[in-house]
Amino acid sequence: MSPRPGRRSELLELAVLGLLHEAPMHGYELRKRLSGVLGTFHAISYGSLYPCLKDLAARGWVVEDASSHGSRGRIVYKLTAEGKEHFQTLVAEAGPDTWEDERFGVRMAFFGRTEASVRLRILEGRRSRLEERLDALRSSLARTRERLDGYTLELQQHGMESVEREVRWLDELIETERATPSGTTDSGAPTGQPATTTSGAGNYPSAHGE
Amino acid sequence: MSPRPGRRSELLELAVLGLLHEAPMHGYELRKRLSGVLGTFHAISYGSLYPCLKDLAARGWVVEDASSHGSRGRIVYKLTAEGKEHFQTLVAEAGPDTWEDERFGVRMAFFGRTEASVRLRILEGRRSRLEERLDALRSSLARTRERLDGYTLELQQHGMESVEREVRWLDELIETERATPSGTTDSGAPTGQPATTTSGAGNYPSAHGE
DNA sequence: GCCTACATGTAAATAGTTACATGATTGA
DNA sequence: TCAATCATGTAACTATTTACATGTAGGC
Repeated sequence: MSPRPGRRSELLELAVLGLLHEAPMHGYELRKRLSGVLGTFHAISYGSLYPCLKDLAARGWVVEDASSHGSRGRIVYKLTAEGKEHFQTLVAEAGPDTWEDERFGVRMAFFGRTEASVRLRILEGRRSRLEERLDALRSSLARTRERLDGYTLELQQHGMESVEREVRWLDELIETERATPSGTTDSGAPTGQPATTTSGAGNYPSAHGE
Repeated sequence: MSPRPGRRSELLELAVLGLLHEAPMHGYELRKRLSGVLGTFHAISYGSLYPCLKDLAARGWVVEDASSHGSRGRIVYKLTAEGKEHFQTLVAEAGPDTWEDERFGVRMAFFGRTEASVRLRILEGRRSRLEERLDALRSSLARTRERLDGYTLELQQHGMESVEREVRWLDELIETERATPSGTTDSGAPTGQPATTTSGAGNYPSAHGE
């Protein structure tokens, strides 16, 4: 089980498989959609995407869909049965960073194709990750409050409020999720809103990098 | 002016210079403080930090402060006059990514040592960057709303609300900044809060990566 | 006919982390 | 004395972007 030369970041892999779960697509289109699913306007480069697609194909998780590549030289990829399985494995597996902003965002973006029990686990994991963050933030603020100038204080406060808001948002989602034993969705995406309340406070990969 | 082998990311450089502006410090301590200043709990590794310090020293922006490295083998760095100047250049310079989350956060964290006019420019730059983001988000939502399942919708909505909140927060900060011709702060950190309103909606590098 | 957007790909450069090596100091 | 934490450093590896190279299709 050598580390394979082609192995790319598990996040990109997950995002690509997730998008192809909806519909077959070629690389160029995939890249555009990827920005929406990955953090805020983080556009992935072709230099990452194409090698990743080749790799996924080599492992049998996607195949070139010969029938649909009409006129242009484009290559339409579609998910295989093994690919679907692998996608389920990936969303469900919980490493130490699974609850970080971008990771969480991608997973939630594919909730429509995720089992109810896994969804709940992800929401709860995210929530407790944020609680940890709040604790750290609070104690750091308590320690340094004196020395801080107005701007820094404003910044810290703003950050904390955002996290608090996201926690409240998650609480609502979790509650709705628990109340609805709608269960083991797989292929059929639940078109109804999970939370009927429009309140929706909090924030998601709102702010992120570069 | 060859690209110099030691050149590290301008963001880390800025953060380090900014922290040393407050007080001389050694690498180990610097690393701990860096997490607060860089996005949410993004701890930088020593493998990045120490080479960066060496590089800054080689350029004369920091020096090893021989007098203060008491007992241990630790090396205390302090900012030189040229270092201070370079810091001012860095905070003031506006590249195409200057307004992205992490970049903005670091700059705002050092507002206490930034000229009033530069502060205003940064806040306004950030604000218009967020407006662009909102436009993109809104049109993307308008285009795809039909096809979206409840979860994705909730996620998008949540993200948008967060950005909107940050815009309102910035509006307040900008207004206060304009109202107060307090001006060209340099060394003395303004201990008073810039915005007396506790409202503080919006969010900052709230969510971030890994 | 030509320009723009579509579409795929690769090599080299760049950025950053991990794993390791080393040693000093403090407190139980 | 032993473990934990403090403290610095580097080589190898991983990930990812940039810059380039190449060609197609559709609109003006």
